[in-house]
Amino acid sequence: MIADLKPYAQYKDSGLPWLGQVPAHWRVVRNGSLFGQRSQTGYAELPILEVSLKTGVQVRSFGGAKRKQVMSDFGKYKRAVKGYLAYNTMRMWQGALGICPVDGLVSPAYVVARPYPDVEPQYFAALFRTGDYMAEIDAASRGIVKDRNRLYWDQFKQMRSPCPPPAEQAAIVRFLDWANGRLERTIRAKRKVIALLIEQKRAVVQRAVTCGIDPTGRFKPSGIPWLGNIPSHWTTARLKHCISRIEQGWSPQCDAQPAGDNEWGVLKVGCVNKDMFRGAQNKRLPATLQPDPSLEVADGDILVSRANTTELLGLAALAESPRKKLLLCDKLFRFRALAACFDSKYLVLLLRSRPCRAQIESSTNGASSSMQNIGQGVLKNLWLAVPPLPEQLQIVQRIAADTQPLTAAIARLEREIEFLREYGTRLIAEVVTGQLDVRDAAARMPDEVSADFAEDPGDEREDSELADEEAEA
DNA sequence: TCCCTATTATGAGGACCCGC
DNA sequence: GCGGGTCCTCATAATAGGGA
Repeated sequence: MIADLKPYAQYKDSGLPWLGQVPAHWRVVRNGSLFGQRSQTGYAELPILEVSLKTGVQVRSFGGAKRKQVMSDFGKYKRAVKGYLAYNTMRMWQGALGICPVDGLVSPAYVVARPYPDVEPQYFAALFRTGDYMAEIDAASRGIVKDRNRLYWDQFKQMRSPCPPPAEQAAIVRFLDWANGRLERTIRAKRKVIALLIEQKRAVVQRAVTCGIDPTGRFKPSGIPWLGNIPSHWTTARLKHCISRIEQGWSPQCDAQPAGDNEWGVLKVGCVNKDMFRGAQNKRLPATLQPDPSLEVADGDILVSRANTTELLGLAALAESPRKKLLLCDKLFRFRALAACFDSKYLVLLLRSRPCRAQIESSTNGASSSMQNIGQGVLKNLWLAVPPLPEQLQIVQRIAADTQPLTAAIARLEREIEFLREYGTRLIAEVVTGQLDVRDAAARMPDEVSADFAEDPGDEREDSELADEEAEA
């Protein structure tokens, strides 16, 4: 249905440089003729609403540990009636606006506007959040620095907007609800498939590093409870017997910007992440400080983050061809695999596998809820299953071969999601500015179309079906 | 009362520092 | 050298208060 959309038959100049041409039967009007400002106070019993960049207007939740800053005197809060437009004057240039889902109260710093008769507020909310309109809002906002830019009502009411006939506004809202719902369902289905593929990759690695490449071979008890059975020709060893000395780096006060070519930089913990090694995560070492060349990160170094949030704590990565002149920071452990025991790539895969991660995560320290630590002892005393070296190389190759299609599929799906998001943004902009005529499409839509049908349990079933189709593809 | 600027609260992430 | 705690930055979403 979306592919069938066509431009309108006739256009005229809108008189607005950012808008260009609009359908010949649309008007271009000032916002002051669409909305009237409302500043009603003294309704302390109503729920508090918040205006978010991401979610628009919603009832503020006071649950959980999240901070909720609230003025002590609700009497100053403004009443916002269901269906009214509310925007955050300080963030309007970023799209902080929405239509009130229920009667409530908003901060005195917000603007509340009542739509006049024959104005469909959802149409204008979509229009105000398009990139071109937000640029106009930015230009009309005032403040000492960009981050303090505010859009006052006097400026807002002078701004001009395209205005389709009322029935057409409703048709556009109806169409966008339907189109956004389809896009979101498709994206959810793709995200489910990505999660399955990631799980499948983990399973491939875990199977390989615990069972080897011959699952029909003979097994023996490893003697280590969490390790279970291992192939009968494998041995076990603590990590400290298989690696060089563990080193920690240096944390000088660095410049804010990354190091340039031929400058010394300090490699930060962010270099080790879920995507393995990101050598670009560095800060410039001030010229007044003397680098210790022995701390330079070299090809083949195994890096482990010793302090981070739980998800990234203890993650290992292999420094492969890092740029020159990068010093190790003090939140990274560094060691090298002893050539007689482990292939470096195999050891990193092993340390990132679920059983090892579970052992590391169960040994974390740290009082801070967001920052956890592990000591060298945790790593040194980690028990590992050790296959013969030739088999390690075979396992690395097998894992690479088995996970390559999964990695490629994940990358493809992520690209598709990005494309769908861009497509959705472009579609909204083209529809609300009259570049595409959706009247016929809206008239042919099923009756049950609703903006919040994402919550419909029936959708879950459709999501699963879509996800199954994706997975099969 | 409105306009405008300054300041605050909170979580996440992580850089930096210090005691043992 | 090592381990772990503190504090900083950033993003977001406001509130506070002075002056016209």
